[in-house]
Amino acid sequence: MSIIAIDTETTGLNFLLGAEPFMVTACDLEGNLFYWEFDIDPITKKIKRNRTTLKDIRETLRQYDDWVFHNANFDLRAIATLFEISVQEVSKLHKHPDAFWYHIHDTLLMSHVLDNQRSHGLKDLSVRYLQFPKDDEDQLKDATKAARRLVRSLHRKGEIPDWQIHDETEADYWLPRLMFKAFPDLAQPSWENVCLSYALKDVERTISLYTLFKDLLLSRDTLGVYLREINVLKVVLDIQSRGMNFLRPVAASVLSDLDSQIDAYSQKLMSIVNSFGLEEFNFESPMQLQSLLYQEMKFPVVSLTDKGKPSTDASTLQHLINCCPDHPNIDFLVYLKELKLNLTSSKYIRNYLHFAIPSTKGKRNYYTLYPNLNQTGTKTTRFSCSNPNGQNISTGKEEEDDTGHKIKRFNLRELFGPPPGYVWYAIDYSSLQLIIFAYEANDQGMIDAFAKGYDFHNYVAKGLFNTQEPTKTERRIAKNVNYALIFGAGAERVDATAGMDGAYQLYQNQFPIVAEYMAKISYQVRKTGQVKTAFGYPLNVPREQPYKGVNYIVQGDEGNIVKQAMYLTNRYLSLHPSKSRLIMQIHDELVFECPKDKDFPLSTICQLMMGPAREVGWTTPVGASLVTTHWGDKKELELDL
DNA sequence: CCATATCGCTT
DNA sequence: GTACGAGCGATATGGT
Repeated sequence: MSIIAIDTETTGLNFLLGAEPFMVTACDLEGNLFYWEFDIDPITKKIKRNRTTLKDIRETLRQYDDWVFHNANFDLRAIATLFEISVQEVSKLHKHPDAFWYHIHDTLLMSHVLDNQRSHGLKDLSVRYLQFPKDDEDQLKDATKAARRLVRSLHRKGEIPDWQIHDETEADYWLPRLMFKAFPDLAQPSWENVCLSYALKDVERTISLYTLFKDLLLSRDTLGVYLREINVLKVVLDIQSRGMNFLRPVAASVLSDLDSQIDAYSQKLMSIVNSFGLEEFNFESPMQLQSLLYQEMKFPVVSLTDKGKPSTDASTLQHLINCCPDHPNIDFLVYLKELKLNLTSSKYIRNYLHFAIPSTKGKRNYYTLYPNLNQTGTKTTRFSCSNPNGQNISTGKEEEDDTGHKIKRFNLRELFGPPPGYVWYAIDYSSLQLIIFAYEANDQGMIDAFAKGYDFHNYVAKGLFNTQEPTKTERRIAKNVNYALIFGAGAERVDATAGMDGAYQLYQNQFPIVAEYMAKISYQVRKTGQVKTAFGYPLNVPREQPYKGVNYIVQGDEGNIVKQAMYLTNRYLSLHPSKSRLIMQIHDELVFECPKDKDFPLSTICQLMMGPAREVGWTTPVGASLVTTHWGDKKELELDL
């Protein structure tokens, strides 16, 4: 079985915004090294492809049974970009196209299974596991910065046109070599091959780590855990290539409204500031606000930042509005809060516009966002999401309008929705983390409450307050306690969030099985520094923070369950005649896109989503809703499972 | 040019 | 006995 590690160097991090690979390096198990490079036009930053080199890459890589990457999510997309094919079509370049996913390995995913806590960077790992120095990275970064300075100085002298210098140093790794070729007298000699030797070291690192990690996974009995993550990697690439439809015209209109609001509030605020004798003021500066609010205006300090300075955040402003209704500068607080809300939304929208990719279907223009799902982005097996972050799109704040109707402001999910001719099915797990908590603690009362479909917070409220009919306040307290506990809060914090002294102690008395479980996990973390999910995923937890153990287990189980659900549903939809596709994951929610005129296999998908937890004997119910206009407007569906 | 602080959004 | 978890991204600020 022949194995080769492959790495690409690129002109940026986002292939959809123009980044391309300009170098491919490879290293096999025998230590044979390969490299291919492409010239770059410094003006357009486009690579100059040539058939011979592409053919040589293809033929070389096809010799090998197994391909190893460090972050295959990135490099597979780089290869797709290089060959101008879809990421799914990269399998056709492989020796075993139909068994492609049995032959792809990723030391990044391996690293997370071996140690969720520490960095997964290739250089860090090589220092840690192989004692392989990382000075080549510093050399390349220094050379790149120096080359950029040379470019700037030549441009100032008018000797070269305006080459756009990228924001990230990593995106200009090609520059030293180009400058060496173009200006041999001005360039440093090391620039000729500094990138190449760096890139070759990276594939040496990758193949060595692969060999070591495979043995470590085997000896720790976690090879199966890692292979499940490889299954998920395929889903991630599918989701990323599909993207989410972005209602760009709506976004542009909302943004323009926000900008006028920002102008209006800025003017109102500035006139107040001027009355304090200040000509200049930046409302986005916490330091300036601290000084103005607490020294000039003499508002009382009601909360402090981590570093012990007076807070200026929204909750503090609201607190001050509530507690100082007669203060002469109360208007300032009200306007400031509105300004901050508008500013926040406008920044989010500008970011979405930055990443919006136009495409044309028929006559209509579409805009799509293609967020990255980072499979090793968290320490608990959850995904993180970036460029843009599709997992923190605002769901809006509920407020009452003039007529007393409840409305949602700043709901940015309204900027997303199915393209014409399609609908979305958003299916989420109900109270997933709490259900996991109940099963992990093995509290039969809680488990039964869920099984019977009771309101969980009501159930806990009944126990806490020893009543059959908890009031709304009692339910709210129970809910706060429930969530605080899975977040690892201590007595003081639980009492504070519950708004009730002694809530923590009361819970411990009324739910002794849960209390015992939490103590057991704490002990385990102090002793071993590790917990394990119900699906065998090992998670290191800092020994000095043993209270985090329960949360790691709960979030870890959640990650395992939802990832497996993604694998099962994505596979089902690709194997069965269906135009429906999984397009997004938001921790406990999967979003599917389906043509309007096709039936969505709702019941089957829900069953598949409940399957992974069923494997360990847990029942994790789901709820579904339908999106026909935009994501801020969901209609709950009846499920008949 | 880089690190820290603060803030605000999600589950 | 102690202790709210996990993220991304924008902006300001001060030191290198």
